[in-house]
Amino acid sequence: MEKYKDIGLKLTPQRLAILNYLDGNKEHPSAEDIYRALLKRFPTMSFATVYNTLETLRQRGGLIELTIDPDKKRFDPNTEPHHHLICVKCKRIVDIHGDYKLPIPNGERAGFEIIGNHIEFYGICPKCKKANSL
Amino acid sequence: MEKYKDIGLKLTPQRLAILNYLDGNKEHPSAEDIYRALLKRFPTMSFATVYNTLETLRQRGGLIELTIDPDKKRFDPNTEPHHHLICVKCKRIVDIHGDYKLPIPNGERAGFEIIGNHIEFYGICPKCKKANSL
DNA sequence: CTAGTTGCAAAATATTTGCAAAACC
DNA sequence: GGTTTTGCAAATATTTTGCAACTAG
Repeated sequence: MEKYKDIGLKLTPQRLAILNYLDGNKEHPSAEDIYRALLKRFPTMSFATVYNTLETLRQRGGLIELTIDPDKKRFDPNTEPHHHLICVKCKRIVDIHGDYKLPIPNGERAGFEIIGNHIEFYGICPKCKKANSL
Repeated sequence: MEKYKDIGLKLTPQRLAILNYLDGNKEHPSAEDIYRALLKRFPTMSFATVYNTLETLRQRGGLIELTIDPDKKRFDPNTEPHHHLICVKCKRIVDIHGDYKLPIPNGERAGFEIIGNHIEFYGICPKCKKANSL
């Protein structure tokens, strides 16, 4: 929670709830996951507020927007550089912290200035593997 | 074109146009890009047909669906294993063919069966870099 | 007090689907 | 001819936006 404090945003109850929900969360939730989780405590919570807060956080480096899931954006409060492994069946995402050296061959850089990278690993999680073999 | 032939699908004029548009295409077009490009020659072409054909192709390994662009799916007819570099400004995507070894630390595999990986490089393309400095 | 935020509803964007008509093989 | 595909429109899903009311600081 501390890491979110005072990056310059008004700490409304809704935002605190979102921040609290995200803090330490390793599930890589979607906007709807967050919305639904908070609806219990904030029956008037709106999607606008969720998206609004997520976008504000993203802009200030408070979270990372993941584009791994073809269906929807997912959000990761872990802003340390890391990678992801996604189950192609159930879309569960887990963090991968391995350190990889990824130099781009000079001929392929196409004049781009490189600012980062992200590895997506694809796989099948234990639960889906088991479900498959039943 | 040859590579698309006879993977078991009916070759309607619309499909041939889509296959022809995709063949050798390095732009990583979205469904709408494809739709719009073909509308000239096929004024009755519908999105349903585009999505339909793309999905059929994907199922048969005729193309790869890219989830790099947060706004929409993009499609890559190059089914050889490769990676991508995306301009965070204009979303242009270029291919990266470097060969990378990406072993997952045992402790992080979470029991997943690994079936593949994909590296996203982020950067700023020459055009956007120039536009930025004006 | 006031700039920034919320909530609602509507809009925008992306993708999927039902189904009758059409067309490939 | 039979199965698959097309095209249209409607439905679904996700995300964004306008704006009046509200509220944290």
